[in-house]
Amino acid sequence: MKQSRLFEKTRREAPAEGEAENARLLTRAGFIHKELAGVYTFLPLGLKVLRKIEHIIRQEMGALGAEEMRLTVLQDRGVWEKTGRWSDQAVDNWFKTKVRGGGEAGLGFTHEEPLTRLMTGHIRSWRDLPVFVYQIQTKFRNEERARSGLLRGREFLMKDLYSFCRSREEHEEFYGKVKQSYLRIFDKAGLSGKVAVTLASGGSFSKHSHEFQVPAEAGEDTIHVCEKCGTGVNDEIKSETAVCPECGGGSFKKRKAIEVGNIFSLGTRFSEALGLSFDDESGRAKSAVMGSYGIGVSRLMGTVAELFYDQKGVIWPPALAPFDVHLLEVGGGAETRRRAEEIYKELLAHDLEVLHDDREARAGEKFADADLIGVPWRVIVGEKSGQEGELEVERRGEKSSMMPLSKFVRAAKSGQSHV
RNA sequence: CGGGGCAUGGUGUAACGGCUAACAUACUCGCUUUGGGAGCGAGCGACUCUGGGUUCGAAUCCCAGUGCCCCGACCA
Repeated sequence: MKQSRLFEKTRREAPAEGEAENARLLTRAGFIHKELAGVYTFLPLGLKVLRKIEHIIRQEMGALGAEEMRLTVLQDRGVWEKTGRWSDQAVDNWFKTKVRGGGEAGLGFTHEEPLTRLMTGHIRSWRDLPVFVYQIQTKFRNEERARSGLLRGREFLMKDLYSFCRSREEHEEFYGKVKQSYLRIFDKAGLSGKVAVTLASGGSFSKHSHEFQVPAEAGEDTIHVCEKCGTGVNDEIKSETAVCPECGGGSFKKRKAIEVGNIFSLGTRFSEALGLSFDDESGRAKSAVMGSYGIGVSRLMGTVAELFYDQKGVIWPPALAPFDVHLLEVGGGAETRRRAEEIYKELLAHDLEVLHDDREARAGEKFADADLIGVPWRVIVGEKSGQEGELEVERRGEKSSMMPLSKFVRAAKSGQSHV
């Protein structure tokens, strides 16, 4: 990609004070644009980051044996009434809209109801189970108060996975697998060692759920992190949990945290309410045992921005960066242009995603923009960048060094995540 | 849903109730410059959120609305 053709531009001025750090950084660097409170447009650079996250998620969902589908955003009132979740008393963050010809539709904030009803037409026998399906879709929640940039929006991108099992045991086994899978996803997304698996309240249909919490000041949740093993306990259930559920340790550190994912055991609450039953081996009707598992994709992007930055801008983990390499052509001159073009083509040929700053701008501006955009690897081409065959390479935020192209390609590819 | 704050060119800000609403940045043109947001010059760009009111006179004071931000409550 040639930077001269990138439609978005970085901004010299940050958005006004008071905005969340992730929103300020990502707006300045041209990744997102706020359309309304809690509603963001993802510009080309931002969309690339979302796609990287989605790619990591799809790989892991595939490994779990889950199939991707896409449910509707518009929700039929009737199915939600059957589970008692249509009324604004039960769920206060519905977006609802009138339908011509009479009636109302809701904009989906989750999809247990329509999916469970859909499954009643597909699941008849124990042979049809288990079923694991997921989607990556825009969700709508009419929050009382949108805030914190991408961390809590009224419209946001979410991955939601649902499981339908024959028994409690089968469900528990899958639930455990998802827990491991989620940790791998967050590791790959650059949050290795930063996620606390946290015990939280489970709602009316199971005692507990698990949340994936990233300790950060910008977080809205309060968790207690076991000092021995790092497991978390959500503040909402801390009173009933004196010792760590994982290791039995008794001392905790209180932290604010961002919830990047959660997994729920739903039991038969929805399958019973909506008549999702199957015949078991002995011909007896049983309700499917369900689970739901979410990851806030856009929130994850905001979380990463909130965690990894310096005064100059974001520093993306390699797997999420919009490009693998930022190629900076500095100093002008026909020879520099020729070399930059040559290197650009070589890097592309090695299957790297390259943003080539070919603009007619001064070096200082290019470096400043590159810092802001935060691509992890940078190759600088100019009069001082050495001989043919060698590249001047620098990691975001570090000093540059010279290395042969082949060596650089290996280093840059090690962390990439191709979409 | 309670409490507080803010609303002025694209962006960030300034302006005592009183001249043609100022500055920076961005953008356009010219000259100079060219490895860490260069310099000079000339331009373009604002019904000062909306609607009322007070006043000879309102960006400025008052009322209402809307929007945005923050704190708290809420949050599958």
